[in-house]
Amino acid sequence: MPAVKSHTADLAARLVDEAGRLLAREGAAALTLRRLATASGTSTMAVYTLYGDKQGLLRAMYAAGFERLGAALRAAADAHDDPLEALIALGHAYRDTALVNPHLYDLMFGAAVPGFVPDEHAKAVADAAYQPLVDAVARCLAAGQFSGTPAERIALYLWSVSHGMVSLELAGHLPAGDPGAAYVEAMVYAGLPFIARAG
Amino acid sequence: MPAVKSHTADLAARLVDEAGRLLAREGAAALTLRRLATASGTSTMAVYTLYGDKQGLLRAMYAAGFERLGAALRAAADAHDDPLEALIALGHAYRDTALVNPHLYDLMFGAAVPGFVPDEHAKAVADAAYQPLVDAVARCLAAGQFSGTPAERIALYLWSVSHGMVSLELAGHLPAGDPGAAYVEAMVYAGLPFIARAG
DNA sequence: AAGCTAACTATAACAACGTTACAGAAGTTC
DNA sequence: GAACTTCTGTAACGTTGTTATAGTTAGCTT
Repeated sequence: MPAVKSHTADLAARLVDEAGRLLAREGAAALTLRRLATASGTSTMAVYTLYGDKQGLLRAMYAAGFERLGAALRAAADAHDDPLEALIALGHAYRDTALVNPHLYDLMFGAAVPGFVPDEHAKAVADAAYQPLVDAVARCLAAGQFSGTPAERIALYLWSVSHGMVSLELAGHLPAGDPGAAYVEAMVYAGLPFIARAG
Repeated sequence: MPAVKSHTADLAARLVDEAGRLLAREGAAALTLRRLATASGTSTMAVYTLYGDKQGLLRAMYAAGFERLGAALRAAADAHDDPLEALIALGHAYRDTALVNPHLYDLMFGAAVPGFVPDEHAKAVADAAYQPLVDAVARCLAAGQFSGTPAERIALYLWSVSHGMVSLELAGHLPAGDPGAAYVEAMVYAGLPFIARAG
């Protein structure tokens, strides 16, 4: 069999892309190296030469997921001039991104794959994705909306509420027939002003 | 080898117990049927006769985890007369329970094991565990602490904040050196009064 | 009370997984 | 043009969940 040089950076990107599609459509149990290899038109060795092992591929998927999340958040925030509206839009964008690929969301936050642990670089990417939220809160503070609490703390609170709400929705713990979007919005609205007052 | 009847209800309980210990100590990757069987002094078939398959065992662990969580919440709430203090105690108890066995928490909320999906019975147990929180909020409402928002909605909000915060802490997204307990408490304090005002 | 039937348990085999060793082909260098 | 290095696909290994098989025990029937 020929051995034409095919394990390039292009294939590396296509592997992560195809793995994400596989994960989205059939879940973590279907994400096997053999299936990924045949779907990508290569052999299982490609994962080993390009990512070391399956964990390396998962780390790349983890980082890609957070980069996509960060981009979505940034786009949502930039679409609104009013800082409070931007904050609400961030909540919606966060939920939408999670719901588009729940299994990827599980990989990013839960332990979707047994032995998986993100390395420091991956975690740094994750925390960078969360930055647009801090910026939006800072804009609110600059506009005099709230005061007395540092932006990082308010942003962390908002992240907790959004993540908690989305997680419960994905796990099926939200009351039936009650759209999660309304919850997220209500909670963001509800918690924000007081946080500022609480200090 | 003798086939003395040993797959009794007692063994069923011991299997879940041992599986929980294995999950807590070494994570989901170490929870294999062979290891569980030898650790429990039986064969892998015990799981199949008693629980159908591995999924059945996981469902039992899921239900047991939520029952334990519900008991811990109830105990925490009952330990305080003041309804607001009971609410704070609930937040701490929730976090403590999650941190004692993070992998079990992942199984309960994330997708710690690839193909796992809880059945309706298991989900009912989960929602029952959440009832002490609703009760505590209702006591606060009865005491005139808040008004204008149904207890279920406030409780759901508190659950979201607590779960979100604990999840972020477990995933390593909380600022270093900042104990999660303080966060949970601050957030519960911060969000509660306003929720009532927001309606 | 003895024998038959049905249920239950352990061993062994099977397909599939992640991973590693092996071997052969393409590209590089003198 | 030949030797060498690098890289890719195939095959094998150990382990997983699961299933088939075979042997043993308990309980009912007569």
